[in-house]
Amino acid sequence: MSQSPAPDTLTSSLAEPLIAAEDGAGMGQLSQFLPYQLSVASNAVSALIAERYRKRFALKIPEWRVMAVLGDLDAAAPEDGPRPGMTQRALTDATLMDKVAVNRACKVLEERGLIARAPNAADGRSHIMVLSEEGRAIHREVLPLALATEREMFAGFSPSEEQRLRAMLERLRSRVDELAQGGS
Amino acid sequence: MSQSPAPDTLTSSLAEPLIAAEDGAGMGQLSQFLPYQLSVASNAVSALIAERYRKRFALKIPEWRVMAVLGDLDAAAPEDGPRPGMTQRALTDATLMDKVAVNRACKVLEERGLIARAPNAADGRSHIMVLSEEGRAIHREVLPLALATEREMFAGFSPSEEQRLRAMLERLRSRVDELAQGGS
DNA sequence: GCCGTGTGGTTTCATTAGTAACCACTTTGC
DNA sequence: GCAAAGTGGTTACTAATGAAACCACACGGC
Repeated sequence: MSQSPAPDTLTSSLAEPLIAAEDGAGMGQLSQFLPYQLSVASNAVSALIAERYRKRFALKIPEWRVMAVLGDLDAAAPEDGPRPGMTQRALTDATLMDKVAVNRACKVLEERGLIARAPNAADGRSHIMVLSEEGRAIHREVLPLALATEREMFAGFSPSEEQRLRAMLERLRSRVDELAQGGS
Repeated sequence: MSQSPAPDTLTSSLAEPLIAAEDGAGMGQLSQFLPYQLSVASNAVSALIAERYRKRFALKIPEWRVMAVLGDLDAAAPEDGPRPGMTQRALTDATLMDKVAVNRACKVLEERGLIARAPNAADGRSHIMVLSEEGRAIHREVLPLALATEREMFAGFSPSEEQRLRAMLERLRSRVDELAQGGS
């Protein structure tokens, strides 16, 4: 469990309080605390993904999430019809992100020309965000990267394990949401 | 609500580019993207825990992690001997946090009198962080809260499920670490 | 119509987290 | 012993996140 890390020369009768605690592996309770494990795993995953998006497309995660939702919507629409889009409000719902985060993401995406804002005839307060042609192109490129990364990460998981993991995360999330508002 | 998203030269009679995308539930690919699910679940869990620690003890998560490690160490030591402790360096290893984060956490903990810094005879650059009596008392209170919260969150999970989840998270993390440095 | 209230969006501000520079001390090679 | 290089810790700076204030328009009642 622990060894004395000090190649110390001191060996007085009285105790020196020092301890090893080598990393991650076998120590203490913290590493067995599930919220901790979850956080560590999630951070690692996010960091890797962020890295890749950034290197290839200069996209941050919030930006990519917006692209993902819009691109998904776009792909679902008939190729010859008008391009579909959605308001920032709808995007916040779809991504579970803060409305400020969505706004910022849209802003930079617009500046980069990946999305355009069309006026919303139905509500003058909002606009409709639509992927530009370039945005669609990037989405077509970035989506496979995302999926490939996902596959890489879960290379060691059987499909059923992966499915179980998804289900557990979903259950966990809804349970925690419950607790967060006072439910037991 | 009818409006073409296309830039200026739109017009005509066209379908409306609108949008449903109600929240979380059934939409698109994003919600099936595992890194996303992981991030959402982890954020929810962390938020709930942070809430509770903050309300009860005015501790933030990094601070609590330090307390947890030190407290764990302390509890493992014989009750009558000298109190054990560890350097900030060891704490960064044990918590997987940044050394700056550890330093900040230690600083506020010291200011609050929950830990003390003892000189390190073996290395003049560092000190040894040890829980104060009050720190030990808080740890004795906060640890049960942490464990209770964990149990609440996983109320719907069978022990074997919980175990499987832990194992998967651990596997995932090490796999991602691998990928992060270039391994395939 | 004209108000009061509500909501989408934006800006501003305070917190937080992470990076890079820095100092003090230690360790290693000569 | 002394210079060079490395490491623990700290500080300063910069980017990211979230909350609150705010504006413009929408909707309901009158």
